[in-house]
Amino acid sequence: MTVRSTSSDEIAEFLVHIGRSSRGEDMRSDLTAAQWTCLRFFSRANKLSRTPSAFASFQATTRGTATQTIKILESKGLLLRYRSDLDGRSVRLEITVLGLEILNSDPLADLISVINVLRLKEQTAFLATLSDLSITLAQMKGRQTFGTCEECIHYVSILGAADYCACIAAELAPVDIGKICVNFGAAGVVQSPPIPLIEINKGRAL
Amino acid sequence: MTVRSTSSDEIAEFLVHIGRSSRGEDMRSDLTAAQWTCLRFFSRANKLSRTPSAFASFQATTRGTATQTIKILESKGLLLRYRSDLDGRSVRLEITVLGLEILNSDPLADLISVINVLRLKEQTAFLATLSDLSITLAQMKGRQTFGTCEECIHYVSILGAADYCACIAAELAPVDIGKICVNFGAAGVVQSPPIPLIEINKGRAL
DNA sequence: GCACTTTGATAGCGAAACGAAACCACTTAC
DNA sequence: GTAAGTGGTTTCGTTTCGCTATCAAAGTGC
Repeated sequence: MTVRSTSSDEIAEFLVHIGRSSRGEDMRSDLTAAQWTCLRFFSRANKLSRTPSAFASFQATTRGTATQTIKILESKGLLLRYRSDLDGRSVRLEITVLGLEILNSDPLADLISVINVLRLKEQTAFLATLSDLSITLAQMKGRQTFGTCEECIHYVSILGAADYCACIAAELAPVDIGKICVNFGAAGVVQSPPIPLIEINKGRAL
Repeated sequence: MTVRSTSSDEIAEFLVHIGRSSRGEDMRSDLTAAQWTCLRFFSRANKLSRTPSAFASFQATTRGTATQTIKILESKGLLLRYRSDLDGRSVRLEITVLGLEILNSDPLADLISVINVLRLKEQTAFLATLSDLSITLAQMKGRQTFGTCEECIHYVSILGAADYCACIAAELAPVDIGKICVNFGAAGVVQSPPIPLIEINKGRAL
């Protein structure tokens, strides 16, 4: 049934192999793989996306699980919790100075350093392909796509003025431009309505 | 401490994200992520490498864990066990017809089909970079590298004669040329002595 | 005011994966 | 022949992970 051109096969396997072998759990580091991913997420998500729900969607898991992971990072002093002013239900997580320090011993560092020896041209092409794959894959699985404002269809760059996001209908803080966003929309992809995240907790829907 | 050029950062995260999101456990498939990896391994390893130890080394886990995974696949009729003629201790696992059928519903198929839409040139470049990363990474972590004969330093292609592997000092069956091998040696990498696998079970050494 | 949805928290459960240790059977080195 | 090493298996206990289910609080639509 599935067409298995040898090359795609090999590529796919390399992807999972590399992913698996560097996703964490390197002993001696006091964080688990899921916790590292969580910490990384909150260090790279924009203000709008630093919530438990967004992380759950990013990880393609339930909010319950996400809460667990976040709670542990909070107890270790790596994340701080703030209530939202706009929405009484919502909370916002911010990475602490200690959290940023810990990120320096991210087990992903090995992989990163290996990537760093690649030539710049190779890196660029590699990143482009990865981003492409990621978007198509998420779309195929009906999952929320994540990406940075630069490549987002809601992003409007105005010469001489502040950048603007058509999705939340607000100006963007310069800090947030390079960060990942839950409301990311890839070009050429049919969009779901603006704000809603994927609802994974099916239990309650019954 | 770690130099985090933004691009390498992003690349690394994409790698683990894609790996994680397509490595299996898609419900309804009756195999777990580890079991899929195992099945894939035995479908792509050459005769020399279809052993529990080789798989353990490939997965960077212990032989005990590897045995468990293999046992389940055997009980499902996806793998068959043969004793080695050369070494009474050793066993060889062969994927069954049913196993090959099951591989058609590999959850990795989604990823593979997405890769297939890439242009050939892009695919080639992507594969090259991945292979490069994988080798360097394994080397850095002091792990066994895996690869196919084509790129192995032990491989001697003789015009008009059978291909030859200098490592096991034997001719190679044509079927095995494209398969992955425990004794893979990457060019320009300092080699450990020929046959031995990484010994992970430290317990007994004490 | 009412029903419904959404965000988040919590407790409990089960499966998966691992590490450690003990074990057998066989091979190799001395 | 004995001793040491290797390939493989098994058992036990632990950790991690993610899910279900249920709950409370807050927002939304009528």
